[in-house]
Amino acid sequence: MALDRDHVLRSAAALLTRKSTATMDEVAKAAGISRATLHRHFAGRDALVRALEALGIAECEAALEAARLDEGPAAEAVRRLVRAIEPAAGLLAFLYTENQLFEGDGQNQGWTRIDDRLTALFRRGQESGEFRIDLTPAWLTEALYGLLASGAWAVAEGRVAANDFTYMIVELLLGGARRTDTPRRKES
Amino acid sequence: MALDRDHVLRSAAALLTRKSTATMDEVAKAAGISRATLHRHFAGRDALVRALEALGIAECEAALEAARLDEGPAAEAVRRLVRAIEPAAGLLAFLYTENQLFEGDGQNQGWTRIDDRLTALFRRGQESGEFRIDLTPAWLTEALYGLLASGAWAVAEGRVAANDFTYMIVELLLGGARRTDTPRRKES
DNA sequence: CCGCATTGAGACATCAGTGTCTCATTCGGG
DNA sequence: CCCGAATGAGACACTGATGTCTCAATGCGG
Repeated sequence: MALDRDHVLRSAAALLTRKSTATMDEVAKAAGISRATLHRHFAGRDALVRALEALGIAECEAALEAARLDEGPAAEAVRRLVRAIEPAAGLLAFLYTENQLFEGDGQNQGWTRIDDRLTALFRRGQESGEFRIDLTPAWLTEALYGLLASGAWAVAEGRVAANDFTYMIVELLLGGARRTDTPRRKES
Repeated sequence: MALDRDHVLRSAAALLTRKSTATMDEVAKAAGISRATLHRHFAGRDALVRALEALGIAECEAALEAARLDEGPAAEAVRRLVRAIEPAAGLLAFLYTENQLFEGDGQNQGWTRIDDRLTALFRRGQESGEFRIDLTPAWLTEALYGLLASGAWAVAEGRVAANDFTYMIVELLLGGARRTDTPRRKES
């Protein structure tokens, strides 16, 4: 039952990542169950989306833990973070755009906690002198979300190779497009 | 009439930018006309969205023209471009996410043209030695879209000051978060 | 083998949004 | 001033999705 629920949740995530307007029928079919059973797990579409949000938050926090944001150079922590969060990027992209709809009304405070930890990471990088100080931590956090979503879509549509996902995002976020005097090492 | 249509289109853009699921009623009300009149201008919701897409494409191409992408350093061209496209960023964000739904089926070829010109700009920067070559032009183009959308939302929700929009996007896209040995000039 | 629980299939009512229509009103140019 | 075009208000039918319900079939443990 609990396992079932998790399986349903994950296939729903996979489907809605691709087609964010998918029907309850489609979600049920994707999970290999009937619509009736789907309704037995999740009271309705809202409940499903909220469960997906909880899943996304949980995966984010797991990635935050796995990346050990406090250890070592902030840049390396960012790289570990993106690598850890990559499998959830599609779900994140879905939730990121979905959240643009719930304008104003109380957003899940789980996101706030995650935002805080990301912001703290970027601030740590600034205070250690690794990161420039003219880009606010809030903006860097927002940009990270945006790049994760763009990356997930670009990969989904074949415009970027799946293998390059982490590298492309991390390098752009940290190093930007401009070529610097001291070339950076290419690390896959 | 033609003026009317344009006014309707622009208020629809402004509304849908904020609430992408707004009803035809709401769109009509936002434009200060009745739903009947709205239907006289646009056959249906699809037609409205397609018209908005055309508007977005037109504004993008106008910005591409205004930015004179072929002139001067590619980095400066990017800066001019973002500055020129800033007013349309909200509409772009709407269309960008909207397009994730039209999965596969023929997307407007206007976007292809715009993509090509952006890609060409980044490639020019690479060939002139300004930009690094390990980030593909296709990814830089995608990332630009993502950052424009993130920026528009961040500004809309007050997480980033509207004045910083262009600077934040351009600096992150070109320079990244990492601090370089030779500090860059801050240009507002 | 039996009984209980879960499931799938489908019927059903409901609801929101849409698209079409009518009709009275308003507005502007001739 | 008057006529025609455009508009607003609203009624209407239709569609698609949703949520609820029933019932038969399946399956599993005792």
